[in-house]
Formats: sequence, structure tokens, C-alpha cells
Amino acid sequence: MPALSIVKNTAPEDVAFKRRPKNSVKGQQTKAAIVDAALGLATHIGLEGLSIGVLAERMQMSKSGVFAHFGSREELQVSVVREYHARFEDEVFQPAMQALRGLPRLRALFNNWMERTAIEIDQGCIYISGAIEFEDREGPVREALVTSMTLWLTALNRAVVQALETGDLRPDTDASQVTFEMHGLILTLHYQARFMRSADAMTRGRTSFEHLLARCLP
Amino acid sequence: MPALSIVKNTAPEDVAFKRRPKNSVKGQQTKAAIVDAALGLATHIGLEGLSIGVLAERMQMSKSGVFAHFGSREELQVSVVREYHARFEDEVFQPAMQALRGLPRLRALFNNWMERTAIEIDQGCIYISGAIEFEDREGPVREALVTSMTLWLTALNRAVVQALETGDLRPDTDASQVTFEMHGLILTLHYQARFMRSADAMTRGRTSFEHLLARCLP
DNA sequence: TGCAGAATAGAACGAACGTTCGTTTTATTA
DNA sequence: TAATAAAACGAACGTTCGTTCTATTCTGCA
Repeated sequence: MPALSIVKNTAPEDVAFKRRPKNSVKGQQTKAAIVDAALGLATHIGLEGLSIGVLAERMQMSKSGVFAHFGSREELQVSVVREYHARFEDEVFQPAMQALRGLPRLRALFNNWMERTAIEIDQGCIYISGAIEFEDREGPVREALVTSMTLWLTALNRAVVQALETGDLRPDTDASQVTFEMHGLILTLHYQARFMRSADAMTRGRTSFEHLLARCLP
Repeated sequence: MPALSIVKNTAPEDVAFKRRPKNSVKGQQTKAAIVDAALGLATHIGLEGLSIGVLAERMQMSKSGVFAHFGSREELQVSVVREYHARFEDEVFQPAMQALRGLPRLRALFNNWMERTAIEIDQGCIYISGAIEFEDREGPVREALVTSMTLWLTALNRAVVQALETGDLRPDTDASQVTFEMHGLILTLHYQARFMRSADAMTRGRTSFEHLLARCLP
């Protein structure tokens, strides 16, 4: 079981006597395709911008056909968050675990995160847009987002702690503080590159990371 | 003319032969009150979440009565951005200009920005939420947001440059890099405090700023 | 005091939204 | 192949949205 896992995407939660699809082979395929398309849409227009009508149009299906796979728009949004989490884990977290524990792994994690964010300069990141949209909106979508983000930041913080256990970073390093600042670099990179459309944001991000590390080296 | 000013709020732009209000005393008062209420709403639900119906209800006016002051929802959104800009200038920028040029003024600017962000932990910041909402949506609202943000970051950067001119910071300091990282601290503070509801975000923000300064001191 | 012009109201519009329902088509299995 | 269950459809519901009219009320100036 991978370390960032929450729950599997197709949860058998037959809530409140609502008729849910029974997950035949075909059904699962279609649902996966819908979630994929929904994720593609959500990265551009946000989770709140997601509309079942537009999604159905893009899928060349009827609104009710799409709707039936989720039972509510909220469930669709949660599915999208879970799918994004799974991809983030596959692309950012897992590959970096191949690197040696300590500074190499920490560098790999940050580097993969940067790469992912660079891609998202064209796509948008639902961990960032979702955070804005669900700042003070309660419910399962917010919960899914917070859970994912907490798992990721915890995993990242663990890598920092390991780096100072191996002696790669000074033993008096405040791990949480380093994690906090790494998070800040990604957020600024995203803001500057995607909203302000500044060309040198990637370079600035890498420079900042090196400054951060330099401060913590033994 | 204050350094962050863009244009005054009530612009006499009689675009495309649309019947606009003629700005009587009463009219201006009402419009200001509407913009104030709209800003209050937008900080919580975003510029895109703003709806004329809800706004009219809160103002105890008719939808068309509210609408007539702006001519379009977009113009309402732009007015809100301008109003936010004006307040940001009054609360963050102007007071800090009283401080001595150099490190004191830079500290004052960052401190006021932090305070403002702390307030916005309960309110939301439309420079942040707006950036997400208008990342790849073109038009006058995005333009107003980018203009405001550019003016502010430029003003901030000027303060950094002055600090190294006065010798408060090392002469080889990369001013743009420092500005970039200050921006990052605010974004992370906002994310951690408002979305993740983490209690120690303010402390972490201040600590990060001190680390940043320490790196640049002579 | 009367009158022009501005401010507001009220009703209506077409479109989009999420959701429900009954029916039909398609897939799975006996 | 027949029986059964799941998937997809199409139409409709009740709301809300921004916007457009026309009509009414208010306000300030001659």
C-alpha cells in the first residue's frame, strides 16, 4: 500500500438508499473516462466550475448518463480530487522514493514537484485552486482536499526529517519550517508563472530552493 | 498622487452607447455602498461567486437597481478590484512610507502585509482568489488584477532596492529574488492559515522573513 | 412650484444549472 | 439464446443567473 494512499477511487458507498451503478466492467471504464475528462476540465476551470452539462457534451453522453455514475455533483468533485491525488502520487511521490534517503530523496521530491507545477502552468493545479474554492465551504470535497494535502505535506516533512537524521542537513534544522518554505516556493512559482505569466519564475523557484538548502547544510 | 494609484473608481467611461448613471451625489453614495457590500461578499465567495441577485438582497434593493450602476457584472467586478486596491494602498502601502527608507520601511511594508493577511484569514484575499479565478480567463477583470498586483510588487521591490542602496542589505543582494520570496511567504501563510487552518502559520511566516533578511544582511 | 433627469422598481427573457423520472438500449450471465 | 441487470437516454422540473425592457419614484435646480 503506497504511503500517500487514501482510499480507492470506486468506493462502494451505497449512501442513503440512492440507486448507485453496480460497477460492471463497462461501467467502470466509462466512469474512469468521465473522471479523466472531468479532471482535464477542472484543472482549467476549477472544481466549482465543473458542470455536468459541459462534461456530458465533451463525453458525447447525455447529462443523466454522466450524472448516474456519481449520484451528485459533489461525488463527482470528490472523485476528481481522488484521481488527482493518485496521479500526484504516481508522478511526484513514488519516483522520488527510488532516490537515497536523505538529501538526494528530498531533492528528488522537490524537483518532481517543480516539474509537475511546470506542467500545471498550462493546466492549473487543483490542490491550489481547490484550496481557494473550498477555504470556507465545508463538506466532503473540502475534506478530500485537506486529507490529500495533509498526506503530501506529511510525506514531504518526513523526507526533511530523514535528511537531518542522515546528517545531510544540520541537526538543529527546523523540519516543519523547511517544509513550510518549500510549499511557499511552489505556491509563488505557480502564482507568478500562471497568473502573472512571468518567464523567470522557474529559475527563481530553483534559486530559492538552493538558498533554503544552503541555510541548512552542515 | 499616491504611488500605487491606478485610476479613480468612478470612471466616466460611457462605453458603446450604454445608458450609464449620471453620477449624482445620491448615485455615487449608493454605488459606493454597493461596491462596499460587493467587496464584503467577494472576499468570502470570490469575484466569480459574486451574484447581482444576492448583492441586491443584501442591499435591500432590486436586481435591476443594483445592475444599473454598473451596466454589466464585469464592470461590478472591476469596481470591486479597484476598491480593494485602494484599501490595500491605504492600509498596507501608505502607512509604511512613514518609516525610514531602507530596512525600516521594508520591514514596515512586510509587517503591514502580514497584518492585512492575518485579517484576511477570516475574510479571504481577492488578490489571491482572483488570481486563481482569472488565471486563464481574459478580459478587464484579469487586467485590473494583474495591474494592481504588478504595481504592488513593483513598489515592494523598490523598497528592497532602496534597502541595499542605503547599505542595510548586502550590495550583491538579488532584489527581485527577495521580492519573489516575500510574496511566497504571504501565499503560504494564507494557504496554511486559511485553508489548512493551521495555528502556527503566522509564526512560521515571521520566522521565514527573518531567515530571508539574515541571508541578505551585510 | 414645476419640471427634467436621474435613480430605482418590477416584470420578463433565454440560458444554464443539478436533479428526477420512466423508458430504451446495451452488456453480462444462466 | 433467453433472462436479467446495468448503463444510457431524453424530457422535464424548479432555480438561479445576467440582462433588457418599461414604468414609477425621487431629487435637485430654475
